[in-house]
Amino acid sequence: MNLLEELNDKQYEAVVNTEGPCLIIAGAGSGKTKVLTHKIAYLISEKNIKPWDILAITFTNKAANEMKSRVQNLIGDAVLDMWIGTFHSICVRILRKQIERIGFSKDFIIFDTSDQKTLIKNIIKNANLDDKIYSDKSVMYEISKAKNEMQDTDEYKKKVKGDFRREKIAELYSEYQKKLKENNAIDFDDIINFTIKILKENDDLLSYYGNKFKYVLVDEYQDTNKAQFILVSMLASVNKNITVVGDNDQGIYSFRGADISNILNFEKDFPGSRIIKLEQNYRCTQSILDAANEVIKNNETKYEKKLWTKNDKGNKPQIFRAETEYDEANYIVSQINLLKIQEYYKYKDFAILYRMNSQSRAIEDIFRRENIPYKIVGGLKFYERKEIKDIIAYLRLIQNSSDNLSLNRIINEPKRGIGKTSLSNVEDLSNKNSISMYEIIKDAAKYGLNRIYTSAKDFVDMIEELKKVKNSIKISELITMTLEKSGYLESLKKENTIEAESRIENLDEFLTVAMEYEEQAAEPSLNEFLEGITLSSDVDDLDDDGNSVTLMTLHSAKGLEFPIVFLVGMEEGIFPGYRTISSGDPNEMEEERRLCYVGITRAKEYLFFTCSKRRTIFGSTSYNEVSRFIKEIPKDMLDGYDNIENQDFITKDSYDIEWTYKNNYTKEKEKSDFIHSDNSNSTFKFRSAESFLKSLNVKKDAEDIDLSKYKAGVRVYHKKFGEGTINYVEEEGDDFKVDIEFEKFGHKRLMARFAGLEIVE
DNA sequence: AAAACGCCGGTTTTT
DNA sequence: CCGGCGTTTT
Repeated sequence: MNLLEELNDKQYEAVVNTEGPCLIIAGAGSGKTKVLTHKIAYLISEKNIKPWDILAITFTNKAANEMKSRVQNLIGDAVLDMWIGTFHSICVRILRKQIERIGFSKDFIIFDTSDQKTLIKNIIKNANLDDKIYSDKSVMYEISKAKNEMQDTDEYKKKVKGDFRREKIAELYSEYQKKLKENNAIDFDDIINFTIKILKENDDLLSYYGNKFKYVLVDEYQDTNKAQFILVSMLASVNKNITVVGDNDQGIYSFRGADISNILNFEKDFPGSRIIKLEQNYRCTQSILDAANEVIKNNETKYEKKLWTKNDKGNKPQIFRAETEYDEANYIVSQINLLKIQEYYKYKDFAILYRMNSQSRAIEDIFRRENIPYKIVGGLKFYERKEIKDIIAYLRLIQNSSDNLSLNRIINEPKRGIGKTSLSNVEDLSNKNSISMYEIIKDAAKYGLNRIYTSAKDFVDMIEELKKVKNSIKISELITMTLEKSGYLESLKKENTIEAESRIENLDEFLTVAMEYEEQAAEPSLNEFLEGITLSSDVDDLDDDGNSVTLMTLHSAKGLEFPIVFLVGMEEGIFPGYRTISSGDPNEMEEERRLCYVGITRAKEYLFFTCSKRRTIFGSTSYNEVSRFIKEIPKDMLDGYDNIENQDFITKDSYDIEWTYKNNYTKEKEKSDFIHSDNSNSTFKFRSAESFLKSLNVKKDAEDIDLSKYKAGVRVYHKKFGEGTINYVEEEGDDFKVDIEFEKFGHKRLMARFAGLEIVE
């Protein structure tokens, strides 16, 4: 059947060997998703395995969704009965059924990283410890590490005996778990660990799930941590049909607990396993692949592999060394424009990859000035915005009144005259009486809280009113009602600043998210909605529609591909980073090198390396050598190598540019923000919201729109600004600047290609 | 209780 | 340089 015909020999082998443990080492661009999806399809359609007996685990929602839709293309709706999801979503699914076995109630909530941080901070403060020695960051790291290594509070306590500092941290850890439980909450690590705990302590469940999952498949296996490894082993323990796919050369997440030895030890952990290497690359040109191989061969890897391709040789990767980071950005712009004109590439074909988010600044400045549309992945995220967190806190409190964290967040937001002192009283009373802070406030009179009595009563009345209606009205209605009754919206409106306006816009967007959810969900519920938000996040939906250059970190780029890639900041101290160099740890350096390998192999057709002689970062300027990773590629395999050693190389007015942007930054930014407002900024602002529902309306491909229809006097509709009338149209390059008088937002000038204007009949 | 000031720290990121 | 957070000021 054609399911197998499309596969090369190795891929075929990986697909049809369904029985027993199987490790697939899949090089970059070698078709690993294809193998996974075809294997699932093969199991169902050829081996007659029931979809609900198959478990497929990924790391991101994006990967899970992609896998789902690709399997669906192969075998249709049977995929809906499968267990496909992230580690976390699959465990939550199990926990929602079984968590009572470890004494939590089924409507537990999930604390995200920032909730976690807030809670830990409180605990450190209450314990009267020096927060220099016990910083929230280090304590959080220590606790998470313990959880990653599957040590519960008792085991951790035993382990650190004799180490004064960590003994204290053990106390904090216990207190932290206690508080979580009081809030009926679990954190991300608990999601995995509690699932394991339940399986360990309940033979009936271990045997139920173990027997249920006849086939287990795990994607990105090099990114698993110890807990995830144990979970997978348990779920596959009965049938032993486990397929894992990964690439040890792409392990770039050890800093968050990923343990590359999981993939290296697979044969030991799962005796009798079969190992298949996918080495044919379908993505990159030969020249790009050569460069990647040259870099990665400097690592000592256990699974030697050498990627090859039948693709054309292509152009040599280019290297360019600029004077400053602004010059570097100018070079990028010139190359983008050149390729656009000469080879008809579109903006969306380009990606700029950097080591640190802060590197995007200079590039953004120049892109704005040069009118290059762009979108940024990462950085500020939608759900991390204050106003979004606030409305979520309201909803959480309505859903679960024992959520003290949320109460703390919004009780005085907007200002209700319930300040620090009163709140800490409430907190003490809550601890003393072992009831939630909300209950205390509800009975303010009984506890002698006369000072805040009136405002507390108003607050409680409002929440109670919302609780009453929450199941009978739509979530979007609940949100609107909450924003009104709480006075939140009103206080924002009163502020009357641009910032407040943008907050209101974001809240509107949040409302849209809720409405989309209602339409999409089988049985919409507030709890499911909130859970979806916590478990969803960013990078998930880098849609290839729209038309802008993508800017992101190398980490975010994993799993993606672009026709043209710029790897910027190829400098000692930037990439590899200063910390890695000064640590002297060869393992860390190898991870940086893997990151470089990941970056190079994102490029399909053109690859540019850029670096700068001089760079201002965190306010001070440093002079950097060219990255060692560049030097690992033989000179004759790169174009422009001469430039990087020519110290006299001077580009046009680099000082001028630097000066201009340092001094006029704000002005420039404001000016260009509105020209790009519909393009760069809004995409970036709302990306996460889109990712959560991933069903948002597809934008028109801006490059194919008919610009001639915009004329003076024509009525148009803009997504954000509403309806307006065109005053005049001005030609600018290959685009038109349209001057519009909007009814609600006044006078704006927008670039026609990017504005997404619709003609109003 | 809320605004203003001043210091520190600062890869990478999913869920 | 820039944001977060704790402290001081009004």
